Amino acid sequence: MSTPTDSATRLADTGHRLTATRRAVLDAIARSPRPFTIEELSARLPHIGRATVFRTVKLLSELDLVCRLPLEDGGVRYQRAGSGEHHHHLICGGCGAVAEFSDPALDDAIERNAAVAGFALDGHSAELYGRCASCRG
Amino acid sequence: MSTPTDSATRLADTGHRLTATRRAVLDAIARSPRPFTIEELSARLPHIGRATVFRTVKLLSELDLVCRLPLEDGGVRYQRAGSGEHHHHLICGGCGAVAEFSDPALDDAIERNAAVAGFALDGHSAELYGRCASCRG
DNA sequence: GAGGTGGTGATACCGTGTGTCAAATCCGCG
DNA sequence: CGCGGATTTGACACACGGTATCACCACCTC
Repeated sequence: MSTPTDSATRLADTGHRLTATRRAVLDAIARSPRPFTIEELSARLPHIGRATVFRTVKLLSELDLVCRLPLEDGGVRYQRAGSGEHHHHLICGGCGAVAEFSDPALDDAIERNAAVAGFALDGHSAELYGRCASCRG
Repeated sequence: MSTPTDSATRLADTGHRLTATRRAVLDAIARSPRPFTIEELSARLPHIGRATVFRTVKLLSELDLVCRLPLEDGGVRYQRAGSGEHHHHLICGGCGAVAEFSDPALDDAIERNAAVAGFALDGHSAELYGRCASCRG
């Protein structure tokens, strides 16, 4: 799980400044037990502008420190990245919990289909929607 | 490939009315050689309200007559469904072309991962982004 | 401490889409 | 044909997620 310290290092290593504002955003994210919206995050950081929160989260997601989660209903939430590795998400429509997984078979299938169609793949998205174990029943 | 006639039948069969307005939207969609945005479609139907175009396209996508295509840059386009079957999309970032494919191996991988995580799956999205054969080079 | 780079805040704005509500249309029935 | 209830439509306002602009500020280097 990435910590604020890891994130700080990562920012510095990629030529970005670790400002007080960014530290505050990182802390707020670290303290989020569940996936959050920008509005929620912004509400917890009243002295920081909304645009800055958007910019910071965007930056963090480009650095793979934060994952963007497109929800089934069209909404969007964000979550601290559990690992720097490539992965996909299982999103529970009941409680909003998110499980990460990675599966070479899935990635293979994606690459194979791109190749068959003659596409040079440069990215993909794959989100799974359902109900987690504790929300079923 | 679904035709306006198929669509008409499909609408009627699902208890919806085939009004002149809907016919006009269906025709406009049928005449779109490429994926279109609602704004583009709406511009070609000046006598039809924007909200109605949204509503009609939403209805058609619920009936699987039209596919919604989330783009890599966050935009959205729509396209006539090539088949009623479950499928995924390969979207070319160069020319905007869209190829459909379906692959049981991919769907199996998705189901397997949901099962492993104890999720009851009720839907998923999978979009592949890249460059088509003629846009590479 | 001067100057350049990068970061921030305020604000306006855009794109995609929904809610509301009155008016128009549609369709079956007598 | 005309009536009446259900659907659909248009206009408009609004919500949400996100970006553009731009002046100002902070930090780093010399």
